[in-house]
Amino acid sequence: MRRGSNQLRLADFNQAVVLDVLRRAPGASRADLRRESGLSPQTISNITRRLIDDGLIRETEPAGGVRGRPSIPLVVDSDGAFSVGVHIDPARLTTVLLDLDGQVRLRRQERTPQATNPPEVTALIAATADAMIHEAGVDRDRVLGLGIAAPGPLDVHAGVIVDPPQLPNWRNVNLRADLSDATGLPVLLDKDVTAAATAELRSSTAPSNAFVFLYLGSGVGASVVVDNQVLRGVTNNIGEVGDIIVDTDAEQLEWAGRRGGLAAACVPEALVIQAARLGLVPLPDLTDYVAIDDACTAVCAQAVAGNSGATWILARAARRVAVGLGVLVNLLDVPRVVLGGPLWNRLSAAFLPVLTELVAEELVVARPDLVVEGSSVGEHVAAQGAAELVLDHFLAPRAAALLVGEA
Amino acid sequence: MRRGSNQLRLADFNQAVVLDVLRRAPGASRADLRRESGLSPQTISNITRRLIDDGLIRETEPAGGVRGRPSIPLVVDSDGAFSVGVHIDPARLTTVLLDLDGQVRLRRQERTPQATNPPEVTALIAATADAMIHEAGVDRDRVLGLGIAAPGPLDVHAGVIVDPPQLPNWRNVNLRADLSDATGLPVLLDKDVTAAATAELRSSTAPSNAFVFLYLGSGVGASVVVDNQVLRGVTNNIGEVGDIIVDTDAEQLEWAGRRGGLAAACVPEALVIQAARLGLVPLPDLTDYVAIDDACTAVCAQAVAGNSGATWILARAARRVAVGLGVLVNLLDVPRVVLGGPLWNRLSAAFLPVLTELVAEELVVARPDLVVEGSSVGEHVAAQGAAELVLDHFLAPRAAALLVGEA
DNA sequence: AGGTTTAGTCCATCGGATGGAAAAAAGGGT
DNA sequence: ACCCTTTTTTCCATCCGATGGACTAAACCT
Repeated sequence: MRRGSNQLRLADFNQAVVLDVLRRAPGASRADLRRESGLSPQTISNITRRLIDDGLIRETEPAGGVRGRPSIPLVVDSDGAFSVGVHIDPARLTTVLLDLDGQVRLRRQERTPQATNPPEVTALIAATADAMIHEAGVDRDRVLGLGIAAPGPLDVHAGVIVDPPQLPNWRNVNLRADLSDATGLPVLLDKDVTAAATAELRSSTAPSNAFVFLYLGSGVGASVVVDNQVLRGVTNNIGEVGDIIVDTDAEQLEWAGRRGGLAAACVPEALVIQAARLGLVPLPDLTDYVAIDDACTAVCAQAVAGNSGATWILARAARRVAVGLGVLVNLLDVPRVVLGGPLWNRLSAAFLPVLTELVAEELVVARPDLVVEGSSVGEHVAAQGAAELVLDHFLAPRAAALLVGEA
Repeated sequence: MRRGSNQLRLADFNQAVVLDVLRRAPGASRADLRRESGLSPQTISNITRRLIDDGLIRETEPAGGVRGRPSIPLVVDSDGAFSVGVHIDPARLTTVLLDLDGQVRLRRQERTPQATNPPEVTALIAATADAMIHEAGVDRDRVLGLGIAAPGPLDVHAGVIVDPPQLPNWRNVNLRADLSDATGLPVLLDKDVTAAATAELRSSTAPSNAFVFLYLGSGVGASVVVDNQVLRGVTNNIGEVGDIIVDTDAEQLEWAGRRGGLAAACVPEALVIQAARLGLVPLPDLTDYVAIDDACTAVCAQAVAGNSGATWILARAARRVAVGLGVLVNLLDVPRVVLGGPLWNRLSAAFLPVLTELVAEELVVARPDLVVEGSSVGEHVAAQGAAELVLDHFLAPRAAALLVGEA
């Protein structure tokens, strides 16, 4: 259903554009905004006045040194708006408080309670969010909302976690309603990979506005950014890449995943099973994701320490992941691949030095500009992304926001 | 680079929205347009007056029968604009003349001259386009442009065919400049799969605005439609899916493609090699794509006639294609898969009855609404899509058109 | 001090969307 | 036959946001 647009939307959109430019380029002057946005000086003048009145941006001290009247640098008022982002990973629960400037004000991480009921975790999340808002001394009216990043499948429209394979107790949990009741904040639920890509898109200074984000956590997922937009798919469940075949000669693991699939190549569960076969670590309880995570940490540490078995496992994993990334780059025609997620900083030492070349070998269309890199955000990328999603939802220019009609 | 918008763009955009609605729903009244677009009656009145003055739409006879003033049905004036679409396939050269209503006025298909020089083919295309415009008695001023669908890799920005593996002589051919000089028309070059998806998007009445299009021709490619937009990728070379592994136990073919890859599973070359191994057809000259195409036609005919070897080959191909489609659906989260291209109507008898179920078995997230279907456009889908791309380029509402700034 | 350069604002205007009133064109009811 | 209702479409005045041009402001340069 294509809908038209009108002037009121236009004004909001342009205001969002200006704020967005300023979030990406702090200290830009009105003249810079004019150049960047293509709007007239007068329009910029009006919009910045409104934004200053709303407390979302402020002027800073002019710096001289150049001919002409010195420009007045504008910056996002970091106290202008906040959001809380939560990442529910089977092994770790991460919460961040983000300000409008994109800075993480506070961060907390704890182990995800295993084998408990969702209500307990919901209550824990709500309490944590409240405590962080209070601890940071933030005006509650300035908190735009609570973002939740969770593994799929989700029903984002309804705000429900449907049936994540790695969170066995979480079936049809109405997270949005529960958390909204508990905190009084608007709640946004989205997939972990979508959130991660959003955080990466925001914080990266790379010129490319298109990339594939490979999320490595207790599971593996991908998301796609094209033209500064994070693709979501029709039901917001984009990125199920675990079943992509990456090794035709892979061994069968005692594991539910597909033989030779990407998940079997790089998920902690699979890596730990492979390591246990070589006797590197004892096989942990495969229903305890914290135990799996710890065992995986041990294997990665062995590789760093020079253990040949562990090194071999990770080198093979890198080759397999490269095949999967090749599929994505070939299909989606993007020049950049970003890897991140809770598992990434344990794998990056083994992966990063070799991955660019391995992926390049997979490409059908040669791509000398190909970049494969680690996330610039870090381990808490999904939680930060969940918070970014909230800010973006209220503040970012979306073409859809230009169209008149429904909610 | 995010840019703002202004009122002039707004007017153009709304005009495009109205025309677009009318192209999808012929006979809609001004009141219908108001409901569909969300714009005010007055705005619709103004826009429709402009469109009528421009000869792009016209009023038809009101039909009574309901209370109230009868609405005046508006239809796209099929003589209001035209475009020519050309599909360069290694085996077939297809040209269509499309009117604004989306109807194919004329269509021609010939075998692609093998082992000739691009200048000859360019001259042939220009002559064909001219002849068709003349034959149809179309006012040349109403021809918006010439669209070319070609296999990748392309440099769409420059209008250059870079180095298609199946068109050995076509390296760095500046198709846009050559054809623009020869015909005096604006020329739009785009990838065959992108064009095909565009045609499908336009002609399909299905409610879903998101699907994956699997293009089966002399090669295999995919394109993705999300939210009524055809994804293009950063360099317009989206959809290289031939190397996706779809069978871990596939045999090695005497062929350049990847063992077990999607191309090896369903491309005419690979099918013919498989059939020749079983003695079903003599192995043709593998540099002559017309010969390969004919041999492939023979194999498909044998399957229809009940030959068990040919049937087995196509059934295996269907299973392999389903694995590839599963990868795409899992990754992109779309509820619909459309198959088309020059090869499709030879394969559909073997593929369609089984493909939906085979793909469903591949999905990580169950999707009861999954639809796998053949293109509603037919064999000339890429040529028609190339023509549609021209119409869309000049007439369709694109969010990007709302933004001020560069060309 | 005056010229130059760049930044930002004031004012009048323009273009486009809109709400309300009105006109138009039918059917339904008495 | 007449009036009322319903629905479509247009006219008019108005509103709102963007814009161009003139103007002010504040630096550096010579």
